[in-house]
Amino acid sequence: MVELKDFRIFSDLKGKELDKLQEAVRKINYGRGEIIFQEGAPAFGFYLIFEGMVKLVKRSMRAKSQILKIVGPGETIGETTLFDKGSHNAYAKTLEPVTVGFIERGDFFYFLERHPKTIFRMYEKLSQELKAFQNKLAERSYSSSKERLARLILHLGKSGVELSRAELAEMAGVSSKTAIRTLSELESRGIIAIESRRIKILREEYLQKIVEPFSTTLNPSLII
Amino acid sequence: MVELKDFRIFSDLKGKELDKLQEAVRKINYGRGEIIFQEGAPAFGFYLIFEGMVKLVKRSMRAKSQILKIVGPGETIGETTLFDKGSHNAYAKTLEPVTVGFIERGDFFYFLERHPKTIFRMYEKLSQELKAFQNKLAERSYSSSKERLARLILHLGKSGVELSRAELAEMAGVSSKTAIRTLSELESRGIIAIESRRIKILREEYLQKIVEPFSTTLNPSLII
DNA sequence: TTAGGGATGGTTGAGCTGAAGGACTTCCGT
DNA sequence: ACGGAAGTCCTTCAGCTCAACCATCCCTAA
Repeated sequence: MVELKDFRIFSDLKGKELDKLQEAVRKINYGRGEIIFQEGAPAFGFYLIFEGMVKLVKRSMRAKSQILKIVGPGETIGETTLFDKGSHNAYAKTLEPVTVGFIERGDFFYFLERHPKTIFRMYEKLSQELKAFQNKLAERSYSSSKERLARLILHLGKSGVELSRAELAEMAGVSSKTAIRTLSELESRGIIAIESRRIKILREEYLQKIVEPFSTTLNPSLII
Repeated sequence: MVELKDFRIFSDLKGKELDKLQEAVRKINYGRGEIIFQEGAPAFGFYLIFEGMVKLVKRSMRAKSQILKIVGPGETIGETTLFDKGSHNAYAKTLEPVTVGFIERGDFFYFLERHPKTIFRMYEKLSQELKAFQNKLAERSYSSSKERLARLILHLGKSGVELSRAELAEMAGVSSKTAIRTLSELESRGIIAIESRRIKILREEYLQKIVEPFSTTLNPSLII
């Protein structure tokens, strides 16, 4: 179980400041598969994840959903609602038993007024997140389902999260059938090994090769 | 030409504070079609747009590009590089003659230390932007090219920006042929009127109808 | 304890189709 | 009158949908 000091956004707070912050944190436990907040629900603060993995998902009218991201200990959810007093843009569902810390908006403002440097770290985090989504959006235009899945496997490979085929599909933005087919193909070619939900990367070079042609590394000759 | 006080992120600064900030701003003029910063180029600060429209674009190795957004007076570009000292994630190109104000990172930090409340407004802005991109990403998974184009037309209709077919395509994430075909179809059905690059919406209801089925309004019956 | 029966998740094949791409022509501004 | 943008037509194919089937896991009742 991580502590407040392990959150990157609080990395430059000292012991006493962390203690002050601690007072504003209310810990809540969830079982596996529980909803932390619903899409469209009014937001009153944000959440620190102390333990367990959580998925952030946007639902569509049709059956399809898009998993925006999967976050774990040391990360936050709902932090985009801090200032606009609006509602949650996606729903958050636990992938396993989870412990979060909830901080009410007002309490956090009170803290921020005294320790404004914290918001700088949060701005930095948000910037990175924004860039990540800009990249994902562009990736959707450029690359095929196979490439997106390969990139996803490379990305998840390190984190060790275990997801269902449907969840992988909802992350990569493909149908579950396509995800299944692609995974089977990669397995039969000896590039990955699958044991139920655990995907092991056997030949990273091959995955890289699938991904490479569209990597963000810019080909100088293409710069106008 | 807008002034500093017209920028939403500076909306709660007073006259004297704005004057102080003004000192850090260096104005630069660009002609139509010029690059303000290149994708991958190191970033030294950020830009305020005082006049003219600018497109932010990510390029892929293939011919395809993705227009991330189109911004105009009162908005900023490059503000995601403020804290991470990295490089630009996309390139910025003017759509018409443009006047920007460049603020060097160091100068802005100096200002922020004295006026920390500004960063709150900027965080708010960034949050909204992040949500917008999350929504766009989800939209890519859900909706057909026709729906995305319809939504884009509705969105641009109000702003009055004039774009080429290729640019419309690069915003919606479709091929230029598809964009052309869809526009022609909408025009022949009397839903929009096109005179060269100016798109006029004749029957908004019809566009809404194309878009509706996937609107972000949540169908309560779908909430688990 | 074991056998049935859901429910959930995974797999596979076949066919369809939306949208991309290529090749050309036409239009229009400079 | 030239070059780039816009438009048209036709072909092709990636990936979705439909449909059927299998594998697990968990619950309940005999």
